[in-house]
Amino acid sequence: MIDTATNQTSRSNVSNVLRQAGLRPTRQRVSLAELLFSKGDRHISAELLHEEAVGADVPVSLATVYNTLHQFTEAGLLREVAIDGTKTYFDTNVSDHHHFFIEGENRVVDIPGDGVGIGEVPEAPEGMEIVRVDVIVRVRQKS
Amino acid sequence: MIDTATNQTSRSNVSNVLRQAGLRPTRQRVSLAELLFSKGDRHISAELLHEEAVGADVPVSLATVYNTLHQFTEAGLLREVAIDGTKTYFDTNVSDHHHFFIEGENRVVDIPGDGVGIGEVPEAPEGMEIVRVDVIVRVRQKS
DNA sequence: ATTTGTGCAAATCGTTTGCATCTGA
DNA sequence: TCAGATGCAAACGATTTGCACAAAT
Repeated sequence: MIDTATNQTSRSNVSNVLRQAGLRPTRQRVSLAELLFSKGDRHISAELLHEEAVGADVPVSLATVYNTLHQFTEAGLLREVAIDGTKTYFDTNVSDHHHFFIEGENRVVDIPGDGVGIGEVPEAPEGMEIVRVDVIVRVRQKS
Repeated sequence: MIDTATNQTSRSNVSNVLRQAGLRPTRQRVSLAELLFSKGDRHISAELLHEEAVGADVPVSLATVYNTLHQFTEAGLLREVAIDGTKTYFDTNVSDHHHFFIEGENRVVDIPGDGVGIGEVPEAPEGMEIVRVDVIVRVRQKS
């Protein structure tokens, strides 16, 4: 895995994506992108991604993780999920979908399939346009 | 307005509500409750309420504002609206409804009437039950 | 060579907490 | 009286920022 040659293909794919997003494919960005996008859909906090990176022999500073997450978000590679309170989650699934938030565990999960549709999207107020509709279904362990 | 006699009625109404909620009607709580509930539906942050109180000759500490907002929330007098990570908003409208979030202005507005219905509420995952469904329609100034 | 990114530590912001002091019943 | 409430300042956790150094084109 650490062998550069065997990683050639995967790394250069990532590199191209970054380049197309106008971001220099630096070591850190490439590694973080691989962590983010090689495991299916994820909802991850900066802190957690940082730990993962460090654990994977990719020592990155937390500041860089934050920078990178925001840059990826601007580039449309990630979506910020504002759920609640303290932590910010980044969603690797950029398509139109909604979320369960598991209270107590503080976990975010995609709502599968087309589980929800908003019946009628309301009119935006005077002179406003809708940017996005977020639906968060808060769930808890059944008692 | 500062005359105690003329405020008798309004203040004692608030007092009773607080008492019924199991909260001592202290000076600060009564005053904050009046600020909160005498102007129709509001979406207010702790900081803003604090400024308002101080401006209205009700010097309260910020810590007490936080305490009070949380106590009111537990008592069902307020609802916490999680929009955006950083700030927490408290909604004086406790009934079932959803919100516009005005980006750029960072303002929260109730969605009027029955503007939205969630088409189909999705099944909660295995062993989970739905606590609440939040719909946030993010809007911005039309360009 | 120039531009852009990175790491560190300090700074910031909203919120919470510990504790001594006050207050309402 | 005395449990419960308040105020202050210090503590906190997540995120951001400033700046010297390093890496990418």
